Amino acid sequence: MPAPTLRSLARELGLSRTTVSDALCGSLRVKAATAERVRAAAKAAGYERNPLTGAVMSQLRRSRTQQFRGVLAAVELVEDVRSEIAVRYNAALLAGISERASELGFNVERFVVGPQGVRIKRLDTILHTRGIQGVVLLPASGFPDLTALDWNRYTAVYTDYFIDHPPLHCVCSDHYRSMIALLRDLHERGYRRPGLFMEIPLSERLQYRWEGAFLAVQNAVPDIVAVPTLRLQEITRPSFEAWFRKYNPDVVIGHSPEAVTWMKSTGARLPKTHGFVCLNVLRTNGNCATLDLQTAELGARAAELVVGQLLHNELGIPTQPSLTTIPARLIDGPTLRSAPRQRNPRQQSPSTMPPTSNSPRPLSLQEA
Amino acid sequence: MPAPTLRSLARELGLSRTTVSDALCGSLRVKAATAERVRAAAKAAGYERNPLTGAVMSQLRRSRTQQFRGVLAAVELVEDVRSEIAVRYNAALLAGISERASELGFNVERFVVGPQGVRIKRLDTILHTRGIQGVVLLPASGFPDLTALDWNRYTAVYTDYFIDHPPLHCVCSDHYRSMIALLRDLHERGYRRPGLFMEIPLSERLQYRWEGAFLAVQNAVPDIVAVPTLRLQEITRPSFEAWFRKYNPDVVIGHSPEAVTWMKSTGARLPKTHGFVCLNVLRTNGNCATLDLQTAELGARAAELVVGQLLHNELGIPTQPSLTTIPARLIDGPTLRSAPRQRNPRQQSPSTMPPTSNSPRPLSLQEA
DNA sequence: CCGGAAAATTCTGACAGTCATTTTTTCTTC
DNA sequence: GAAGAAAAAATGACTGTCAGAATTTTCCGG
Repeated sequence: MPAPTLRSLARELGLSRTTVSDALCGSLRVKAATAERVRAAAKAAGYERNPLTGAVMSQLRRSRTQQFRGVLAAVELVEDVRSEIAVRYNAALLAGISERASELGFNVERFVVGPQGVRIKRLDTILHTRGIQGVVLLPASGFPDLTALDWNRYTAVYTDYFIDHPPLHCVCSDHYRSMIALLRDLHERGYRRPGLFMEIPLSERLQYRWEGAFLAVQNAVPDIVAVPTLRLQEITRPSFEAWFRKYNPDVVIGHSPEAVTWMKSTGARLPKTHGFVCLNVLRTNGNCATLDLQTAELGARAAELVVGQLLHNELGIPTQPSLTTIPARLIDGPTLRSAPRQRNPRQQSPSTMPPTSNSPRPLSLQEA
Repeated sequence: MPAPTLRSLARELGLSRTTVSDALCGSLRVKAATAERVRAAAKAAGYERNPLTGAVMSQLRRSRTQQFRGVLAAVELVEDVRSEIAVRYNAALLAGISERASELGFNVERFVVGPQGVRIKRLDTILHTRGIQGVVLLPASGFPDLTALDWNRYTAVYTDYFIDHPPLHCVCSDHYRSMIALLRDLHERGYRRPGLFMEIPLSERLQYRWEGAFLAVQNAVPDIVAVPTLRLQEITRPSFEAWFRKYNPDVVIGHSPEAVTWMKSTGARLPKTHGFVCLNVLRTNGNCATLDLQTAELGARAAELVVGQLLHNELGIPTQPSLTTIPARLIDGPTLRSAPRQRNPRQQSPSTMPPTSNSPRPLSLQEA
């Protein structure tokens, strides 16, 4: 006996193939009793849907007919006044989301939740009535709580390190790896006393990823001199200058570009005697070396993730939330000296610094 | 204008869809002149055959009864003898890949590249002739180089931290976040002198992620006493015991479960006086607390990623490689004492340890 | 109880590439 | 020029899905 198909099952039941398909997929278009009857018959006949054909057909049908598949909600939670940086960051993210979503056939609409916008409960209603199922949550200050939404109706991605209420897939820049790569680059340029300054609240928010990578490299690479990190609730000029004078790092890494001025005021001359790298391009004005956190690409990945899940009809909270990251890109600037000329590009820093992603030197152990 | 299809092309040429299909596949049933005409028209119209649909149809037509499926290649690069742990790790990964792939309509076939298997060039041929387009690369020792494959034909994911030859999307356990969460858990259980031992080659391979997180927490949390990490090319009993005696950590974290014996031999009584956590469940025999790296889930995510790209007909090397991670899960065991009873579960460790993913305490700053 | 609108439910058609089978065309030979 | 063979091209059936159309049922005022 040949394996039962959707059509043979439909014939047997006196229904159309579509009704059977819908019933098995749990579509609400089918009467509950019919759906039950179909499911029973399918089970009895040992019917198994072919997932690959299903996926192919779904794609096919969609790409052929509709040019516009739906709307994604970009949700911003604004509790109080936000910094200009945060506003610019979210705007860049939104641009990336919109562009990729558009390529995938989705429009993006922005919703603001909080005192200046709607309440969460109201958002739930709006999304529901508009039939919006895909949601991209933009970074919010603090740990946002969105458990009030009826998550069975949505599939969502959070564009920041993590969210626990509820635990969703996240997309974020890879601060850890970016710091490792940055330190390697600085090492190649000859810097040996890198110094990091960081505001504690920001550091905690990122689970110390900048610091963790920095400390690990200080600890692991013999010819790097360990300058203590300047950690404060808020970085001020006097505290920075005291730290800078005391430890004299040859390159300073941190978020505030004002540090360039402060360094100069203590006699440093950039890039001749000292270097500086800002950790976020959005804080700079193109006048210093900095990291591009690839915001638009992050938005694009987030859009892809949401759309991917939508197309597979996967709603609700994921069983195992994942974190997708993209490394930052170093933008060179007048606050860094360039790497010394090298006879053989592979040998200029004789492997005191272990390889990062740009190095082909093989490492040793297997994952363990 | 919609994308050209086999049928639209056939109409345009005044031929049947089969003839066009045969012509494009180089079948000898078609007259040479006709085939040439078809190829020219296809090129002019920008026709692109959908290979996945082709595979579905082919198998469908061939075997009426069988449930047909696509095929993913799970490629293992084995250069020399591998540790038993590595073998078990890859096997677990493969199981996760196979299960999820099966749900998505794909079978998984394992290929071994290296002295004990085929050469890379040969793999390229095999995959091509078999029509396999989806590839999951299992973790290889060192930095594998697979640039010899013709990547325009495949879409692939690497199941380890990163690969640069070529740069592919990666799926991996989140060692950094797992360590942060582990330390938080240990803190809640009252441990204040955590100590870490680690073999340098492994640490470098993971870009110091275990160490980085460990150092960051030591550095940031005031009431944690900073025990220096034991870093050696290879951890030996004498070196461990010397380190353990000297610094007396109240909980030890590392990869070798033998450390439990070593600790006991210096007079420690677990879990009464000291604790131990192994960093990889595959190294244990269920007799100590350990981290489950969620290998099967990692495999599942990898399979999802590859299949997703296959369905979208996205072949080749991604423009922006991403890293997808999943946090490990702590498996409790007889080498750890439990958290003290608490009147109010929210207050037992008065916020000296900043929140990780299990804590709702809000943090402060916006992404910056 | 009827007309008619609205809602609920089900059905239809088209979609893609393949291949065994069938039909049409061309060629060969007597 | 007809029979037969060979070459070339066409047909039909196959999978599951989705938008939209068709059908049935429900509801409500008069």
